[in-house]
Amino acid sequence: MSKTEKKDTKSLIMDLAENAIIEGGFNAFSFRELAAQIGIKSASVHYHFPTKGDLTVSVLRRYKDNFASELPCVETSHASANQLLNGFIDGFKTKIVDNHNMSICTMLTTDVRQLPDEVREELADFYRIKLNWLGSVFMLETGMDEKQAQIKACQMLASLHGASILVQATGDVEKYEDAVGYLRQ
Amino acid sequence: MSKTEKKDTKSLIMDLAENAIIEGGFNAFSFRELAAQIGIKSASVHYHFPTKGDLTVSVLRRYKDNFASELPCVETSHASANQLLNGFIDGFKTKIVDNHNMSICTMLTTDVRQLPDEVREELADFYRIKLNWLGSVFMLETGMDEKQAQIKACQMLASLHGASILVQATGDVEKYEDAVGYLRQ
DNA sequence: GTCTATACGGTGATAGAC
DNA sequence: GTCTATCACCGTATAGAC
Repeated sequence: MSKTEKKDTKSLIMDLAENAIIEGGFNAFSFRELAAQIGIKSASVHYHFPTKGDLTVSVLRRYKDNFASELPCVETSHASANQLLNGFIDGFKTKIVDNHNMSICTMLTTDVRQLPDEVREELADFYRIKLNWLGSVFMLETGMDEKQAQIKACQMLASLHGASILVQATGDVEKYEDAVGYLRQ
Repeated sequence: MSKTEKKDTKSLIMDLAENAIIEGGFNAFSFRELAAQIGIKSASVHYHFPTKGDLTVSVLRRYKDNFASELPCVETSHASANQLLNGFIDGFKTKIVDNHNMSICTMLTTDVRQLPDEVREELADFYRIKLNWLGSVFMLETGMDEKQAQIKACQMLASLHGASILVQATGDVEKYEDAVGYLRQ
């Protein structure tokens, strides 16, 4: 939340769209629904975002930039590699799994065939950022080379996303820790 | 494929629906589309499956039963635990990832909030079957107890599903092996 | 910026004829 | 089993007034 409670319509639309995407993916929101939640008409939403693709790109980019800016800087932070990794695992649980949600990336990935190209590129870039950050953490203290670090990053990111799938499908939150516990140190 | 090439309409509908769900999830197919692919009208599809939920349940149940029947019996098969596990990892790659698809379970899991109750239960049961099978394999040769085996099963299943997400989002098939290679022995 | 009005097509589902 | 016809929506998107 920003200091001032008041939000302009554009941000409000993005907030609601973000929520809807997280809960149901690309097909789970409509301009009409978003408009109704704010108390305006769908035509007004189109004024701010001409197409659904435009809106989705904006939402995803904002989310990604915000995500990236909240990641501790690997070089300057005084945290150990293990602290950084555990923090990443915990963050995924607190922000996503505990809210009975899946990551916005997972949600959009299963809709990949229906996404406009720009959204697909934005999405791929988001994964790249996560993998690069994790990779740089893995290289931090160990003598790991870049290739090895990227493999570890893939392994970890896959585990987290897959764990959230198990939780969502079974309704059993404990499966998250079952699935990713081996990553903690 | 069955011996005889001819299929009744009902099976044909299920085949096409299965394909559509795998490619786009619960919202990616309509009775009209399915009907058009067969050369009948949507009302005729409703004759075989009254609602979309009915059709999806049928498809998922058939898929699950077929999947279960193709799993090697842990007790009677002469394969080692490692052979069984590697076979599971390879099967996921060949049948799903190499076809640029995601598992039908992953696709439906991200649609969970929009699914009729019966579909959701069928889906949860599918995961249970996979986890139980993997668990029983883990108990096969090691001295692992049931709780430990279930944890390993969760870990492995999460890795496979998560790996397929990475592949789908980045378009890079090699990420599958990067993410799950650690499971092989 | 937001509105009204509207175009145009897709959607799940049903009634009743053949 | 399959059809025609139809219902009551919901979807994205646009033109033009205020």
